[in-house]
Amino acid sequence: MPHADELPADAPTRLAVSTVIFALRPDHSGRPVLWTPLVRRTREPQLGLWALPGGWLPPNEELESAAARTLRLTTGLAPKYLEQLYTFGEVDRSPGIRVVSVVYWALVQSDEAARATAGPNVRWVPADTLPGLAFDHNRIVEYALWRLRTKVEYAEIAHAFLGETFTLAELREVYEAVLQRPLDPANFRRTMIASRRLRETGEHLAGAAHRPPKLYRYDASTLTADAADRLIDTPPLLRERPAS
Amino acid sequence: MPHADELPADAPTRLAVSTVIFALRPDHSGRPVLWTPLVRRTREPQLGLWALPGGWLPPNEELESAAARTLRLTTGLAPKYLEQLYTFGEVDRSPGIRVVSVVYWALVQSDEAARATAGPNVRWVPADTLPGLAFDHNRIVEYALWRLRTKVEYAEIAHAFLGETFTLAELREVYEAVLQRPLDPANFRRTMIASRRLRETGEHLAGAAHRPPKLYRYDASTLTADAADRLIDTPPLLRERPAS
DNA sequence: ACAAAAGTGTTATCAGTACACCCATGT
DNA sequence: ACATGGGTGTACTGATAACACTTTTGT
Repeated sequence: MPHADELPADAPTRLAVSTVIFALRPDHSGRPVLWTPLVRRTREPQLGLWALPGGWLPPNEELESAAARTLRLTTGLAPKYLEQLYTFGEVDRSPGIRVVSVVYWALVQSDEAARATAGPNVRWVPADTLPGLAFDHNRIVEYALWRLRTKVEYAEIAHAFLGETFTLAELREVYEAVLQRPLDPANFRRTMIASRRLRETGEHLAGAAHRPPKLYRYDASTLTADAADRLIDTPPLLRERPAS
Repeated sequence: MPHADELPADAPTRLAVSTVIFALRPDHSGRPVLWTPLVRRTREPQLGLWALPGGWLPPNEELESAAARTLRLTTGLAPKYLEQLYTFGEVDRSPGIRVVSVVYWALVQSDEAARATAGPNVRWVPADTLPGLAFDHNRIVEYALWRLRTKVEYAEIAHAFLGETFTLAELREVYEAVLQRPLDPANFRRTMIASRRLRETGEHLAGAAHRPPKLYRYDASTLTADAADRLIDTPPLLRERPAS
């Protein structure tokens, strides 16, 4: 890492933080699909276009904290899952000035998404059929979608869309919505149970018709160290570790 | 993405690019293990400590290009594989000033690593037993190692350590060095052939004792769409597909 | 009673693994 | 000829996919 005394006097490159947010909401047919909130740009350039929530990085704020703060301010949402996605820095991605954006991706619970403010400057759109966004944001969302779909299978991602407790059918619907294909309920059940990531609550979901399903809770503590290494893709970065 | 007219007048956060470089070199017993080149800091802070090659991001240079350039200038190496790793931005990771580092990781061929300059300010060390590095660079290398080891199995990473043509034994040695465990030669051969990523050159490696092995070349064009899917990432669990 | 979803059992298939064995060449 | 690494055959194992089947509830 270099240091300040090696710098030219001015540094016209700007550092921003943005976030791609995903939530599950029912589409017109009632089945859950991925939606993402966008905010309308209120300044030049690209005034009026829809864009990802974000902002400049304050000098004294952590990257992840800046991501969480800006998405809360603009959309009112509090993410249940937040992870760095990629850093986009092409010289010409913003007209007139060099902007490097550290982009995060976030998952929010469905019910929170339903409550969320959707004023004139916030708009939810299906993640698979986006309108034309500002800057290179279409490309960014597409990359985030790809990451979500390749990662949902081995991390504790799916349950970030759900509440504290959930049924196996609800969990399966999350997987089906993310992966965009049906899954065998019988096999899905066994795979999930075998993963040891779920704990029974003892409760059953009441109120609906038919046989009441068991309610489960997510529980990472039952993982063996070996299984955790392979199942959870949490980079060692984000785990507590002795100083090296 | 915000824009310049929303900025405070000065922006004391600095943007740097660094690279973790891996190459295979024989250890004292002759078996290949991972090595990484370090450069000595010639300025404060942390003057004299070993650090990752890197530098400030020039306003008109692409991120990846800056990574390739700085590692070439400091170590003389030209990477065969270069990919963004992560962006490190903790407020206190550099004393005195906020530095956000976009870190890349690179693989170079073994023979190039052997040729490489190793002057008084460049030093190669085994990647698994690093000395104390400047800033948070130990943590960065550990993360890069983790990424390499989890990714080598499904991407065209291994052949980046080798020349244009190579034997299956050489390719297997790369995997063994990266994964740090022996692999069954028979099964390794079949797995690689089945992947359709290798093409026979028709040549054989001469000169060595014993039966001359076939020489192969890496060939991504022979991948089926299905195999490409799996190369990218896909762990099992939900590979169910409607029978096609 | 019955429809529908929850939940269980069973089998075929396939990828990964272990390891016995044959092949081709330089010495 | 023979030692050695190159290369092939084959059987075992465990995870997954497909789907028939039983259970439990609300209506």
